[in-house]
Amino acid sequence: MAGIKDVAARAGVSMATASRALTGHPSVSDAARAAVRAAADELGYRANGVARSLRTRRTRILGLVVPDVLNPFFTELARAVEEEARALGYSVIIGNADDRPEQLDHQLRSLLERRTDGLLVAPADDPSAELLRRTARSGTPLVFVDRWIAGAPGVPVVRADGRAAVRALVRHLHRLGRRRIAVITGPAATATGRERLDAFRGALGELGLPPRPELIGHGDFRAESGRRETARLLSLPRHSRPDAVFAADNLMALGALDAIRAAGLRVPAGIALAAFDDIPWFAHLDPPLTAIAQPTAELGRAAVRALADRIEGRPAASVTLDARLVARASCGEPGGARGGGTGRLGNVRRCDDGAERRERESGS
Amino acid sequence: MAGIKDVAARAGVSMATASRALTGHPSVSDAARAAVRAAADELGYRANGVARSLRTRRTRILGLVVPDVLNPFFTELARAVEEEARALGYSVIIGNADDRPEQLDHQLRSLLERRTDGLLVAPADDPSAELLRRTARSGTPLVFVDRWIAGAPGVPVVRADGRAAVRALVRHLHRLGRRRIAVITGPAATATGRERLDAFRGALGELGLPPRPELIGHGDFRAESGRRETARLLSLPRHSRPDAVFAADNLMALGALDAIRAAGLRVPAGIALAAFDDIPWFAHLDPPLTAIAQPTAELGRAAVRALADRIEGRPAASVTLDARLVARASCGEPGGARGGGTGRLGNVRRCDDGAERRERESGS
DNA sequence: AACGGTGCTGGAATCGTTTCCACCCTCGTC
DNA sequence: GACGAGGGTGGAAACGATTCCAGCACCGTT
Repeated sequence: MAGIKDVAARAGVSMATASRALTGHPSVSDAARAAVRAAADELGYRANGVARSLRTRRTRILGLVVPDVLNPFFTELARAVEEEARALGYSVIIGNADDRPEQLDHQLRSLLERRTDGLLVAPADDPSAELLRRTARSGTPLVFVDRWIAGAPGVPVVRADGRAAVRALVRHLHRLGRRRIAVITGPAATATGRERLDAFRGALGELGLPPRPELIGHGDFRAESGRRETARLLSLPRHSRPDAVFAADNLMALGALDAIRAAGLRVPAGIALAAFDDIPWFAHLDPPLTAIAQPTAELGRAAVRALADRIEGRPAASVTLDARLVARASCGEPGGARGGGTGRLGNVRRCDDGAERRERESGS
Repeated sequence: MAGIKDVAARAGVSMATASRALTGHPSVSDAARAAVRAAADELGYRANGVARSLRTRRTRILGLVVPDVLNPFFTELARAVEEEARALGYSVIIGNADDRPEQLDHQLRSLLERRTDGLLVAPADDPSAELLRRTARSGTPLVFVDRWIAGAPGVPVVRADGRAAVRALVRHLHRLGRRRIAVITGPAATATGRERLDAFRGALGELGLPPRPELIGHGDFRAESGRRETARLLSLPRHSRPDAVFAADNLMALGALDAIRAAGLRVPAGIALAAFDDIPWFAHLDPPLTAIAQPTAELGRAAVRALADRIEGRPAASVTLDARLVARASCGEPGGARGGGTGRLGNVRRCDDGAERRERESGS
């Protein structure tokens, strides 16, 4: 394959001039520039990015490590990240940590070895995330997205704050007459899991509803755990059975829906169901599912921008966006008996309660 | 950051020996190997993959170019590709062509410049895909997945043959009493789009149903086109209105569902709906959607294996898998009035008609 | 005429590995 | 005791770009 040496020879100039001509360096005569361009065209020259990266110490590749690519939330996040990165001239390598700490380390090592210019990570808060902390300290440009870990000061965090929306959801359920509200949480090891449970408990308290430990199911952000915990909830003695279930993410909500159907119950008549994380399909489910929507794509874009800031030497800031409640039919009332799925692909979003969108930035 | 020179110095050996010790070359004494390992550990040495790639001329990165990452089919394909690639020691950079030829070229150029070891491409059959053809001829390891283009001989194609399944679907509709079956096709520029339409027409013929040009809608594999074409079909005069719609991909099916609901019709009572491409959510829709399932993940894995074969100098073969019909409630009957969504996450697959799965290989 | 800028150019160093090649041992064999 | 084989080693040449630095030509100014 033709190298810059060949181009230079053909154009009758030195490698130095050829390189300058091709990279747009100002001090090249118009004649030389034209000759080099022509020679490059004729030879079908394509710069070797590997050699360039070695010399410039920049790969223009970003690494993105997500805990579970199967989860639509992270799929959408990844898509937005890829899009914004491309707009900024970067490619993205996606690593799947598969919810296993050692797999996270593996991905991290692989990306570091490839000398990606920066890393976007959604880590589980595992105490053993030593490699991640070391990486943060070592000065590698790093930004946390959605989740973060303790002990990594100075690393910007881009995330959605779901607390207001969870409170809005609980009030929504309460207003519709639900009193025995169960929750299926995510792993306590994730910042998002803890936040959602805390907000849920707080909201119950505000409404004067007593906390009921038996109505808390411990899930792991996967469909099967949602199914299992919901089945358990439904098998409780009649008087302590829940009249609403709040699943702390979309996959667990789907599992819950399966369990509810398997038990022969109807939603929302027999039991209400709501989820954290909205996805387009929710509007088309039977019934359309009430959910808390994160500004997923915006999170991805903001995270990439923050990372690019870091990489290019600008100060990077943490970003917190707000999630908001999207009330559909699965808790009763909104959208009526049928419907809630009119219009285009899940864009029907009737917003309930306050929790208007705002964006705050805090210096990192 | 510590380089291999530092490691060598600390271990008291030459760079050559240090390199051999770390890459597992056989002719290194045990003593030297141990010393190098220890030194590398102490310094926290991490090999510079860029320099290694420059020297070895291998990046261990694969490029994957898909026409639309928003499409769940390609999302799932990408996931499978990433998984299999990682198992084989490769990373993957995903490029989104966004259904635009110039964007495909852009992605191609970017990946070629990065010197990925090989390329997995799902191209639209654009006559202007000159760059792609040149790439194929230039000897860059290349494998087509799902779609392919003419004029690129010797490039293995990994895909699913949907013809038998389409025939099974049409028979299925026919048996349930549907006679005016409409289709919303993909772009004629895609091999898959043409194949599905051809199979559909053929199946109508076999059953003695007359071809009706007005019942063919021309879509582009996106939700909006499905909505638009369905709306048009539903606005036909009463006597020529379809009693079934077959959407040639999942997004168009969703658009069709929206249009049907907007028209106040019910599925399957008012009209039947079926889709090419099954996705987990279809089982949870209202009603559960009948669809043709491609072995998506297996396609991704097979494509990666074929590409790895090419890269590593082994002969690579084309692979054709079969799609199969998954009958649910949206055309009537199967699953009854309610349900079709029991069990775990879309695993309910009642298979209809023949079209059993088989795998054939044809030398490339 | 000497001088200092400015614009353009080319030689060669550099990035951090891997690997070719030459060399030195040591050992067993004839 | 000469010899070949073979394991282990280190020096230095790649890989293909970018970029430092020095030099050259040409200009206008003193």
